[in-house]
Amino acid sequence: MAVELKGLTKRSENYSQWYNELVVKADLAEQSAVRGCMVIKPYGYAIWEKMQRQLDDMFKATGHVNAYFPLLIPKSYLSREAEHVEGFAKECAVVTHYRLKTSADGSGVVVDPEAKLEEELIIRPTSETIIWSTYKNWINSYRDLPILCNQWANVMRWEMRTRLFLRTAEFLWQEGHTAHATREEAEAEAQRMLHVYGDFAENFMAVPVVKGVKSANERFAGALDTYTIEGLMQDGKALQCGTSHFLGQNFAKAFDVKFIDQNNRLDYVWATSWGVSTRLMGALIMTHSDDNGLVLPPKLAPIQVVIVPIYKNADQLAQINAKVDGIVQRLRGMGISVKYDNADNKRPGFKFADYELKGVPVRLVMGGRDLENNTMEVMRRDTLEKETRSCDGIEEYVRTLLDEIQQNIYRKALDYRNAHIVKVNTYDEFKKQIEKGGFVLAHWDGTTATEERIKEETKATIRCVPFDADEESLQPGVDMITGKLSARRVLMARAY
RNA sequence: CGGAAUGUAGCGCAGUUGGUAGCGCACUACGUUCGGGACGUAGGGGUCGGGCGUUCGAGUCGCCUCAUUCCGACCA
Repeated sequence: MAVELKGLTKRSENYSQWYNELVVKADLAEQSAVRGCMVIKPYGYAIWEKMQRQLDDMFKATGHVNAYFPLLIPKSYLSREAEHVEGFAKECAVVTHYRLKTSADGSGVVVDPEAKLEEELIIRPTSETIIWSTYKNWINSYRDLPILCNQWANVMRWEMRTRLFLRTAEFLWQEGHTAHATREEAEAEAQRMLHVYGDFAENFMAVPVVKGVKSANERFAGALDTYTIEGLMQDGKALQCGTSHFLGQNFAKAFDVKFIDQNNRLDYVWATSWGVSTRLMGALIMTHSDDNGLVLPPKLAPIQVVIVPIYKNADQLAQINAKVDGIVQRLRGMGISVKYDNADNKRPGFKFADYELKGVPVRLVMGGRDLENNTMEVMRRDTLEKETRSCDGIEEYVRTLLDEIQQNIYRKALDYRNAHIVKVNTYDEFKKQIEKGGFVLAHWDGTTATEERIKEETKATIRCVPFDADEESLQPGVDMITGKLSARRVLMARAY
């Protein structure tokens, strides 16, 4: 039985249901009429925009520039790289015609059979193929390299089952596509961008992540190596938050992109690609939210401070308005985004609950009592603690409080994550631990066969081979199933 | 594509052995309220997913069909 708690179904009953309800009630997104697609509502989009801006700054700071490539990809492009087509073919939407006409009985429109395309067009599931067919024209010599492009775009993957933000048929993302003269430079680029993602997740989203490299089985279709950041959600499932791929010369060979190096030798170009998507919104929601709703990190909250007046009459409201106005101006002067909600069609209690649901980090309240005492009530969303403080210097206090909240929710998420990483040595232990959720560090013999068996029997997958590991995890051991030699422990979990 | 379920007001749902459709929220107006999701009064809103059949009569029974959701399968 579902328990209603402050308008939300209690988390413990069914996490998925709770998550969906939260996304809808907090006004972030909703299911659209088109199967598997999502409407991102203004409030949800405002958060995404803040993420975008921050990421974009970080890309620019690492020397990247933005560009835009077409939505539609000729079908033949997709089949150039064998593994790539294998990986994406099953989930592509295809454009076959370019015209509609009025139906014979006049009741609507039908596809005009006369307007069949010579070659079908694929709605991009990712842009490697169209971009590498373009890079071919841009590159002749080592002097044209590196190319460090990023694009903000939508892509479409016809998923069988979707979930708001986590897996939707159409989603928004950025995809970086770089071209390099040497293998070393491309590998370094792929790693560098993964660390940019890690930095963003931890310092802006306040989501702790494990950085590492994917197993062959979990690799991007067409890549030589896939690096990943893996987060742990509050229900104990892992979420892949972003990936960066070292593509080797695969795409250069498939699209015949060669350059002349400094020694006048012809060689194929080295490539990387990397992306994060609106799935990050899901990570944000599932990492910090509590039973009152969303908890947003101050650095990404569209509204960082909300001020609610409590008044008995118009006269009192006017006094509060006058008093609050200066505070609003000073906070904004500090670069803090403030909403003063003195709308009189909602009662204060409703506003409190609503802004908590939406994850606003700090709430200030001024009522009749405060007006007399020159005070305000300060509530912090992360701990829900309230205190009454003098209005004098409250702006400075709020600024430090926002920083403190940013750190606190990261620390809380990190403690949770660390408390849910365990080492196991036997398959029995492993099965038990996986049932409980969380990350498991175990020995693996490195074969895809063993990996597949684990997946089949426990639904757990190898999330990554972590870059950073403690001494014990780096010791060799034996595979928990086959008993074969294992160089080190790898990170496993059930995942979204 | 397999297994299960559900389609009734914007949303969530009830609707008895077949008798002509209702509740909560939301919405509109007015009033009283306002320090943790207010209350009263009045009001508006429906081809009961669609089609065919049984019947004097179908939201209810039968058949067909469409759609959605959940569980699997699929999924950097």
